[in-house]
Amino acid sequence: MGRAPCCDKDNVKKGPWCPEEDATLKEYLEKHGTGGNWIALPRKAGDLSVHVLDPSLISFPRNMMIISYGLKRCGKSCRLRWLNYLRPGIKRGGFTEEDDKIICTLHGSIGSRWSVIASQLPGRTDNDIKNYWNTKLKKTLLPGNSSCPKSENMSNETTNEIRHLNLQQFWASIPTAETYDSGNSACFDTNSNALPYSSESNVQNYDSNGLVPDPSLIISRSMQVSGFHTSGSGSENYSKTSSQDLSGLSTSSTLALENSYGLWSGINGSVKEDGIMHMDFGCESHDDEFLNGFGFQEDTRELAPYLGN
DNA sequence: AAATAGTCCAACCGCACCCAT
DNA sequence: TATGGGTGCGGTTGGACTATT
Repeated sequence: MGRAPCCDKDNVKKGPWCPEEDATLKEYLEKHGTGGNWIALPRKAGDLSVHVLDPSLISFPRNMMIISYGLKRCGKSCRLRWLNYLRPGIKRGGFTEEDDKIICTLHGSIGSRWSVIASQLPGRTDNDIKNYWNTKLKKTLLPGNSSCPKSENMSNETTNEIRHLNLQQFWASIPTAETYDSGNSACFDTNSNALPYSSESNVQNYDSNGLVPDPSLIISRSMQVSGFHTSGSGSENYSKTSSQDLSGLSTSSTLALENSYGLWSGINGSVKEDGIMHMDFGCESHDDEFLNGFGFQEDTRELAPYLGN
């Protein structure tokens, strides 16, 4: 038996949104927010059954009174409409060359994780980027077309910009010590920005003479590994990559990688004799050490068999 | 001018994850 | 621990628009 549908599909409207619906949804969300429940939102918005809408929101003559009878829309549809179209600060079209570079680089690193890519381009939605990729950028990557910039061609300015953005997000994304599965390496106080536990003997900068002849290949594979979410309490249901069985990884391993992979591009690293992956995040040295201490010091030991050498 | 092909993009669908119970 | 509802995400679709024949 399948799960119950999220709404009564026979009694919801589908297809393009009209200006009245947009205005109703926008007004409700600006006043009340989602209330943490998109499913119930259309009914609640419908409670404002008769009201005057802001004429500036719609393409009707000014001062015209619009009477709304609520939203006969699925909650998911409302969410999508808000996030992709009505939300303040949305940028539409006009992708710049730098945008292209960022999208191409991130797509090359992490694949079609559009929401992650969108998080690097303020004001852009995942849907917008996905469409842009499918209709424009992808074609530039077809055999014979190499106009999409590769990461090595990205200007230092752009690369630094991405790293700067990511470092800010990294701090913002760190869970509290109470909720994070600490192990030895990630038990710290995010309020004080104190560095996590790190054993100096285990934290080393990336060495180009390491065991791995092509560090970029290894990172590429680790990106694949990190592209999977943990589920629940940590020991069950890990997804597989096309060729790698991840069932042996602990929650903290994939959490650490999950945190890092969406946040960094162009990082290098290698698996040393101790089985630990040491990463060069392109930061000042103490930041590298911090990040290694946070996510990669202990946990990646488990990853070594999957990363190969 | 009409027909056809190609492009774009808003919106839908289904699935996996998260979290409360 | 199991279950079910809500949410977020990526893939896909369908219709509007534009270009070409």
